[in-house]
Amino acid sequence: MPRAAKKPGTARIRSAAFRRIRSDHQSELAQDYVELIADLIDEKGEARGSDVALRLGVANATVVKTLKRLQDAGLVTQEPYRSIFLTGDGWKMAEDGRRKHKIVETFLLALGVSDETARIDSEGIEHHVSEETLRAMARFLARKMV
Amino acid sequence: MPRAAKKPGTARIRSAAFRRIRSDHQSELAQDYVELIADLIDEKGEARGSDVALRLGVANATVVKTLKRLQDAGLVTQEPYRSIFLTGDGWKMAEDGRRKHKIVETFLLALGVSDETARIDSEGIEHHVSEETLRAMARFLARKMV
DNA sequence: GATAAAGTTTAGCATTGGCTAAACCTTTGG
DNA sequence: CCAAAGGTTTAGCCAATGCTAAACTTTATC
Repeated sequence: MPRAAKKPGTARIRSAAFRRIRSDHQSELAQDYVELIADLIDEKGEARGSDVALRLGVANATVVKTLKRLQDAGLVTQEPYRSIFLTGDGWKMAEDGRRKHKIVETFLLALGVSDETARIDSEGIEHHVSEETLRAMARFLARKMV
Repeated sequence: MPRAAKKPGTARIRSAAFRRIRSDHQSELAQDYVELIADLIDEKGEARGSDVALRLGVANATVVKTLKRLQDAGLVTQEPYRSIFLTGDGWKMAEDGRRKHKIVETFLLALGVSDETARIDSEGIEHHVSEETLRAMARFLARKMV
């Protein structure tokens, strides 16, 4: 089989996208956790590990382990057998997640997607939209509102 | 601290979204691989492990290991030191990925996002859009074209 | 066609994110 | 105020995805 000529440069650029996806995945979980913890605190006054586990659909033990990492990362604080708190950085991350989430979800609804789908898809998409795309979505919403 | 009343039902439904995201992640990598392999075959006539590694921005060894899993999953065939082929299922998956990718990317461009961003974001988003959202995007494009 | 260069695979390790079962605290009822 | 019930954490397992360094093939060169 003939080996086609290399196109250097393209590959490097392309791989950047995949690289970003991989690093996104890293922070994605963290973002989901802090966002959920923030929601729980706002809704019920406190966030307990088991609530997080329930909403995430994951075992308690998994939450414990992950929270330990998030604590090391300086996003949450927690003492054994007590409920979970967010640090300043944790709140910042949660707010950012909520902001993106809201834009994406509202955008999908405006696009004519059902509530259910908007909720589910926005959960997945929120971690993969750049600020530029968010701005474009916001622009679309603003235009539509007029 | 007062324990707020439980709202059963909501949590179960919510967790479905996260569950889907987790299972999406499983197939995401597979989809990226087969899509890339399909592209390489179309572009250069063959797909070699090292090209995949280069484009994905990952070590050769990682690709070898992953391809083994994809082979077990019946998506690709391969012999040592030879290039990679897609099975029928592999092609099907690749085509499906390309289809979604194209819709999302075109949609983002139509939304006024730059080429660069459309390319990068669509790579991340394509795995998280439901068929319903894809239909909505296609509808938007059709409307816009008129 | 032997040997050096280039490319590919194997070996072995680390981290993340899941799980279950067992051990451990807290809370509550009597 | 103590024992049982209930919630939380630890221990120990697994699979996926990444890496580097070493071993092995293939290809190219002379």
